[in-house]
Amino acid sequence: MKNLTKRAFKTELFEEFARIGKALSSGRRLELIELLAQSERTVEELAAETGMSIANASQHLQVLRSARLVDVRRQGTYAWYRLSDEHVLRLWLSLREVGEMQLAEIERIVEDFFKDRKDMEATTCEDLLKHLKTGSVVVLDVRPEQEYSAGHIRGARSIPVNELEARLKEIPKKKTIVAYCRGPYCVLADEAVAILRAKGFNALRFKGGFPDWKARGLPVERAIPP
Amino acid sequence: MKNLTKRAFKTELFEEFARIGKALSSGRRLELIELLAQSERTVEELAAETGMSIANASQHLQVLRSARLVDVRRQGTYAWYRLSDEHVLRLWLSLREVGEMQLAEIERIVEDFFKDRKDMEATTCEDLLKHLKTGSVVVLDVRPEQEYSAGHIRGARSIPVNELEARLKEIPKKKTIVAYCRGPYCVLADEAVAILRAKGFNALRFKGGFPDWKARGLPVERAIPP
DNA sequence: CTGATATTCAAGTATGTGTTTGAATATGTG
DNA sequence: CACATATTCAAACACATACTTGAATATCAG
Repeated sequence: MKNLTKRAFKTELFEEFARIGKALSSGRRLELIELLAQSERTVEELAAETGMSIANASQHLQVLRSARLVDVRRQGTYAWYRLSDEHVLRLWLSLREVGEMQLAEIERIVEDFFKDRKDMEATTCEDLLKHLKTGSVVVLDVRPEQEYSAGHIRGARSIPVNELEARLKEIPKKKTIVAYCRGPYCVLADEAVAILRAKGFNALRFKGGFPDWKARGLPVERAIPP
Repeated sequence: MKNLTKRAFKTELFEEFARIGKALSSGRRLELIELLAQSERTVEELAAETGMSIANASQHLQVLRSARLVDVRRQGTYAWYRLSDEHVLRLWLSLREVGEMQLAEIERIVEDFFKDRKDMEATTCEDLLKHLKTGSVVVLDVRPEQEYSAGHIRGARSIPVNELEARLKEIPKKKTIVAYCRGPYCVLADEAVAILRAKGFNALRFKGGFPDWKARGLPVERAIPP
């Protein structure tokens, strides 16, 4: 009898944990998590950025919500979704790391898509932190401004990549420029570096993204309090 | 066209990561991971410990294997399964942490089962490390010996809980005894502490288990090299 | 109140997953 | 070689999940 209840306990307990696994078992939902790791967003925005129908995005968000990975805040007719806890970001980064380490397919897919990245040097967290301290580089956040406002690397300037060409004069020609965006699978920083180099700047891409930086407990800043 | 391939890239990439999520989406598979976090095991052992049929356990192990979360080593007619990387352990601990933080149901299930735990003090990693350094406690690994051999807290002694009553004379009466087992959902250390206290020892349970200790990079030892 | 908008709900269909059962492999033993 | 054992495979079933469509809510502006 004790064994029976022990089995029931374990089954029930692990089935609960599996709710989180189930929430992570869809590529679409992982994409939503990756976006929400940048800043909170409405259903409409999330649907548009992931190419899903709104009803489908809403449904996926509710799966995430029932696993308590995301929270909603309602304002007027909008529902603003966000990750419910910083542990959720760590969980996603941890999953991403396992994927990068173990699944050869991921490396192949990424290399296929970013054909030019191989010969584009990138900076690590440690490097960047060191350079930031000495003030020897300019760090550029090239994500949309909303995401910058929601949180960015301390000391970084916001120039969204689509405004970059028009705002080149704000950038000092003599310093090294380090551009960052959402993370390793985001093209924004690559585009920014390409533009900057074409104009004669000495530009580098930061390997990670803002969420990676934040999850390591490195210094961040935000325009609007949470 | 660029947008189309960008969408295809993201869909494909996140679908790959979702393979790992899918592997984590079953309570049964999480239970297998929890067991494999202790030491490598055969299909038979895993099936017996989780109460699954052998065919079913084998099938779940193959799901884990195709997501590269576990590896097999074949020896004779036995297949020894183990976690394929230390990152997998971290991923599981990260998922566990999110569950414990976010899912109220988990707390309820655990409290229901461990009714007596409330009034049983437990030691944290930090405490235990401090005590280990000063030698003021005896640390007891009460898991089956095989798991102890595969790796244990440095300085711990192995006395499997089912041998404990017979081996009480090996334990100094005057020191505090800290017992640990597989983790917070394992009963072995609770049982050991109950036995020890009944015999007049001053005994405590360590809150985590060996995997938690190891994942924090704290000092470990192993009898048999990997 | 009416109309517009953002989101959610509900139903339906196609597809995928978990488990059991019994057979098939593959390795080691006498 | 024949046999025992550990594991895997294949088929069949019940059940769950993803996506689409169209309707239902809910909030705000006029």
